Amino acid sequence: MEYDFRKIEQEWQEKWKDKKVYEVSNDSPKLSFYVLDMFPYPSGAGLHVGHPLGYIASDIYSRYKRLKGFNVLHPMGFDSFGLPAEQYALETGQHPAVTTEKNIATFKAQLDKIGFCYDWSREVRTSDPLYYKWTQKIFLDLFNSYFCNSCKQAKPITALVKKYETKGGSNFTADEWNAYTKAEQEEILMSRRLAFSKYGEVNWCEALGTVLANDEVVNGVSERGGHPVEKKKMRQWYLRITAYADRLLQGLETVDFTEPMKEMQRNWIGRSEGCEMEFVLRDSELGIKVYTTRPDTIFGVDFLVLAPEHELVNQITTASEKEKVETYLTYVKSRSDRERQAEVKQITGCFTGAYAINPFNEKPIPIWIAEYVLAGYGTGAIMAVPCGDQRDFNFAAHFDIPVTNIIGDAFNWNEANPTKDATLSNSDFLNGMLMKDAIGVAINKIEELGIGKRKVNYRMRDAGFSRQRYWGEPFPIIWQDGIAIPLNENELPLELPYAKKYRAGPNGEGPLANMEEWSRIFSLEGEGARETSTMPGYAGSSWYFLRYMDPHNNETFCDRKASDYWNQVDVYVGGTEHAVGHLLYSRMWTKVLYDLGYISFDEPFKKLVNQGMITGCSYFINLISAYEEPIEVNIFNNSNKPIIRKSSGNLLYASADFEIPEMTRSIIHKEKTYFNVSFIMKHRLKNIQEYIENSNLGGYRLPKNNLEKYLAKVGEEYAEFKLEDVIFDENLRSITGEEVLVVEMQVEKMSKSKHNTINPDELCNKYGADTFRMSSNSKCNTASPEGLRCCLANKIL
RNA sequence: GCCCCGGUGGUGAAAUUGGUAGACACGCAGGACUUAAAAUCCUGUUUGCAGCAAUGCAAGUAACGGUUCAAUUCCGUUCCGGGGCACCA
Repeated sequence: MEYDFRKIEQEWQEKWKDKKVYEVSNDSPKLSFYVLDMFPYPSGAGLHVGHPLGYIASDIYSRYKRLKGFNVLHPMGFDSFGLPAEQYALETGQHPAVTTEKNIATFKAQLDKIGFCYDWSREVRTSDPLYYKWTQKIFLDLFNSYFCNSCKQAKPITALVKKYETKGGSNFTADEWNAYTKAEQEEILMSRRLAFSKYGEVNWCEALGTVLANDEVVNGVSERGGHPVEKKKMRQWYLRITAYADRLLQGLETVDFTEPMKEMQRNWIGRSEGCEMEFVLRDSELGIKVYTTRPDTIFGVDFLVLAPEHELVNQITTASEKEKVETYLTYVKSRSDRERQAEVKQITGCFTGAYAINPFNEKPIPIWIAEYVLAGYGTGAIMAVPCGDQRDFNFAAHFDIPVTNIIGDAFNWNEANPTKDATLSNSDFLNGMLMKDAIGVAINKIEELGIGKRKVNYRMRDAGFSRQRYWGEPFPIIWQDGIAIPLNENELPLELPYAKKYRAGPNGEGPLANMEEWSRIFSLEGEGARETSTMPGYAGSSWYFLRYMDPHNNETFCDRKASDYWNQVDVYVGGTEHAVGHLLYSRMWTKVLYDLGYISFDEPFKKLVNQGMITGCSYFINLISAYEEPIEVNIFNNSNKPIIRKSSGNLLYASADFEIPEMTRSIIHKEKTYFNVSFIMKHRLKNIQEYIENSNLGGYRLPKNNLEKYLAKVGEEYAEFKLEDVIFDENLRSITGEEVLVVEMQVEKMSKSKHNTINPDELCNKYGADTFRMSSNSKCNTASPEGLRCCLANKIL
């Protein structure tokens, strides 16, 4: 008897739908249980096999808990705002709303085919005005709140205003406050709001006239077109996540995440204790603030280093060094933060000509600028102690800066020794002390002399919250005379206006700036303009787990009764790639909503399960010059996988494992054993969709159409792959003598942008959902469905 | 560069207070059944060497070193792969 999975599965899936078996109620005597998957971004490529990997596990768990008698909330939705839809719109002219709608329909059909037990009546979409109305509302709550430093929680900004009006603030009296202009008051308030605006840097590409995501910048130039990219200062919105740094750390103790996951979050927050102190310049009144965790090394300071962007660089640079500094600043402007920190072997820097005075021994200290010091961390300036810090040591060695030894024999003059256990020498009042004991002594002295103070520092920065894009939530903000005025709640949702074009606005502004009829506002108070940037992808995803609890509520984002009943997400399933982004943001939002009294818990996810990284195979075409050494072809006897390896250790393609497309292989070895491999290849190659794009990896990402064309040309005599007149024979040697073309496979994160997605539909169609679900249990393993299908067929029939 | 994770047969993988490495399954090979095929069942399947054979010996968990009676497991160094590094989601 045939195992007709199509009929069986269709029959049951329809039954489930008709009887609404998966709809759950908020009003149940049963205990609640909340199982959540990270919702997908509905990309044009459709669901790929990576998605169901986690979804299947959580689906099984939901069914299990349901059978155990729990009322189980197991919803699904779509993170439907985002950059890819906008880029697609730029290329094809199709409106993101249209393509998003279409993609979601595809996703839902695919998910249903696999037979998940979602309660679709609770579906959320972040791009739905009825959803983002509440994203905007929560933004307004953030805007209208400040972090109270004494009670360590969010409070309404009105309370702060009241305090300023009656008692004044730290730098001003109540009378002074009341005498300030509206603009001056707003500026002070802006420095306290949880959602606030200030100037920040973006990747600006002059040639494209647009701001680019880090993703779109490769090696300092734009991914498309290879145009130069530089930093540009623009007014941006931020979330004051740093205010919550300590609570985000403490909260980790109360949740069930894996230890590495917690560790990543701790490292990201990067709490350190130390002190901030000021070095006064030798020939001026100016002072430079540095942050250090090692004030015990104060007598070993041989130079100061400022970030090139430091505000004092221009003022302190001496006339004689001006030109060199300018040149260096130009160089740094083209470098990303990552590059600046990554390339340790290449030491760069520039002397400013200025000297600071060590407050303890009056010694003049040269002031340098260097790209390894970042403006965003600490004070953007460091005191360099070559004998205790390797990077400082390398810098001193490279520029011939004399080194002071303060740790005696513990320093060997060949490399720095970062110990805290050495005994200090050459250190005046700290002489003879262990370094770790001296830290506190030094800080006390610094505070006593009034040149600095104890300080806790965080590596984490406030989170950038505006994007110069179209396809995102508009800010419910109107700018009037430089003051940000929030909309009233009853004016929400502020709908995203329908755009016909998606080009960037003037001066790096978002596309909305092109729509004057929308952005210009006339009111009783005068003329104003809407904020034209939009919110980032993580805005909608920071609170979506709450909306599932009460998805149709028009009065509030989630009724308190509903959130009390469902409470925290009991099990949250998703990949580790969200360890520090989405997870930290949603944890912060939850804490704010808790502080403001909307919900009763301050951690969103009780338990987090990582389903493992999703990877796929990317195929590249590589051109290998004939002048390089020949390639060895090893075909293992028992293996389906021929390994092609360049015999040379040449850097460019050294020891890469190449996988040959099926047809080539079947010519090299016409054996039955390759049948199964052919299947794998077929599925993978089918989903490589786009045209050759020149990547900077020395290869070409391989498009489906072209590849099939190449494969079609494979003849009996030799395999001919044509690209730019290169011909490739069966031994993978060039027959024109010029270059050799090889298809290379690399394992990468599975993502649409890498053209390496696998579509689960094909697997479902071929083998049926139950087979697919079983095979996905462990990992995406396209070799095994055939066997599993047989196994199921036997069990069911 | 920094933070986190991983590396075990042809394949997916098991194996935790450190105790027989490769369970279970796929694939493959051989056999049974069949006119034949599919399905099913049985046997074998880490590698090398020796043996007609049962079997025996040796090596083996990325590499090297260490701790230990004993290491896939703990420690150190290195190599390789993956994820993240703040505007991809």
